[in-house]
Amino acid sequence: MDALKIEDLAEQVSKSLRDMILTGELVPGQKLVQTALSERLGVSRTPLLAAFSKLEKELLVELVPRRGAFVKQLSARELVQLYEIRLRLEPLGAAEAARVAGRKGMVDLDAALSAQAKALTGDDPVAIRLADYNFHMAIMKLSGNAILERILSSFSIISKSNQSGLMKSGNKSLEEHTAIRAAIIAHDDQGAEQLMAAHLQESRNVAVARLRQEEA
Amino acid sequence: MDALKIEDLAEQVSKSLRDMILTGELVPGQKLVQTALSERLGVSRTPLLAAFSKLEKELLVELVPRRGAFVKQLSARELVQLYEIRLRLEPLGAAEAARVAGRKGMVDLDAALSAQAKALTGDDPVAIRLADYNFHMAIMKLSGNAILERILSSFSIISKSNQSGLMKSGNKSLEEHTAIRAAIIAHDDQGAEQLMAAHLQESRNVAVARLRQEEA
DNA sequence: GGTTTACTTTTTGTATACAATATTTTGTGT
DNA sequence: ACACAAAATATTGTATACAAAAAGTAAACC
Repeated sequence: MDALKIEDLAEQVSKSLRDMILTGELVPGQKLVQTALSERLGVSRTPLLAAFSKLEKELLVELVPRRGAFVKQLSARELVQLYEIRLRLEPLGAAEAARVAGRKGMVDLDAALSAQAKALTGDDPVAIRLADYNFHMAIMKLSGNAILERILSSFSIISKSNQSGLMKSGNKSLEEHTAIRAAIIAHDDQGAEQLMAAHLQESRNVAVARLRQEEA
Repeated sequence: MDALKIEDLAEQVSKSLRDMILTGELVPGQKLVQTALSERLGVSRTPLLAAFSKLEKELLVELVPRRGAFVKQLSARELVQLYEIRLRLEPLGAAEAARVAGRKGMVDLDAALSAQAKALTGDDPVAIRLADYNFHMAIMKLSGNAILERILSSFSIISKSNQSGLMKSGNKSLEEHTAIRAAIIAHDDQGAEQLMAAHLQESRNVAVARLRQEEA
């Protein structure tokens, strides 16, 4: 069985840190002191260092030589750039998902969607963000493009961009997600692509507006 | 001065390994034995491990727990997926480059172009591939979208995809590059975007054909 | 002869130790 | 009291050491 693959500590640590960053337990700009973290996670500094290297590539951590590791703070400009990229890649994923969608994958997608609906009944912003992230990633997974999935997940692009308060109202998001799901089920690749693009475009515009404001 | 930043060993090692892989010195599938490599590069295994972690994120290395590190072999399917992604991201970069192109950036672009012309007079495939890579990356850099530049370079997407013999004839490539450059200079963002898309589309088609053939 | 099993060697994964560099604190002079 | 310098402390980067797992090898068995 391939699914039950053993994870090395570096990967586990990497996951823990990613969670801590995405849930806001570790805040942007914060220094990641090796000794403190290794003690907290119960591992030595060696796997921690490997994890830092991974997370640096994911734009979650910034590695400054001889100064240490810091939780990366995305600038308004970078946020816009991130959205430009999402705007190109996620519609591609949605279209591919619509082409190949079968019974199997839909289960995960539907699960993600109902989880989002449930999260919206509560008021935990972290849970809401996570639900949104899971829905988007479920589509990318469905697309069958492993590299696409990896770029988007690996860079934590989705979570990170939402973290900055750019996420639209939960109910509107849910509506749009529902529409995207419908297009995918109907194998309407162009529809899925366009709906996804529209879904992201608004957030991008907010990001751009914020950048303008900051520049002024 | 920020430009003269000190690089830690992990980053240097990472660079060396990347070069070795992209030049073909280390071939896909080959196992990367830690002791041998650390001795060869004159460093201990610690920075080597960090470098492996980085390169894994770049799709250049595959890390199998308890088995070691291997030079990643891209499947025909992954190659197509890579092209789908390039096809979305590089036209974006070309369009943005055309919008912001100024005198400063053009120098680098022109340098990359003449370097390519020069490389084509020789018959070193590695040099030709590198020149192609440099031209594409010069545009991404010109675009000002640092994240885009980072995704494309970091994943070594361009080199890797060309490595598989999908690169079109050198002269045709040079012609198309020249046209793209012209569009960028003219601030013709739509033109640049379309030319870049067309430039990549052909290679993608070859990749798709190869996948079909392999499947049959 | 080929296959399994036990043993040896290699290689990985992790922890720890140590030197070099930053940071903080303390002290001194103005 | 403030600014600056010097020592003390903390933290990083790297090497090395050691245990656990995998790979390789040789011997015994069918």
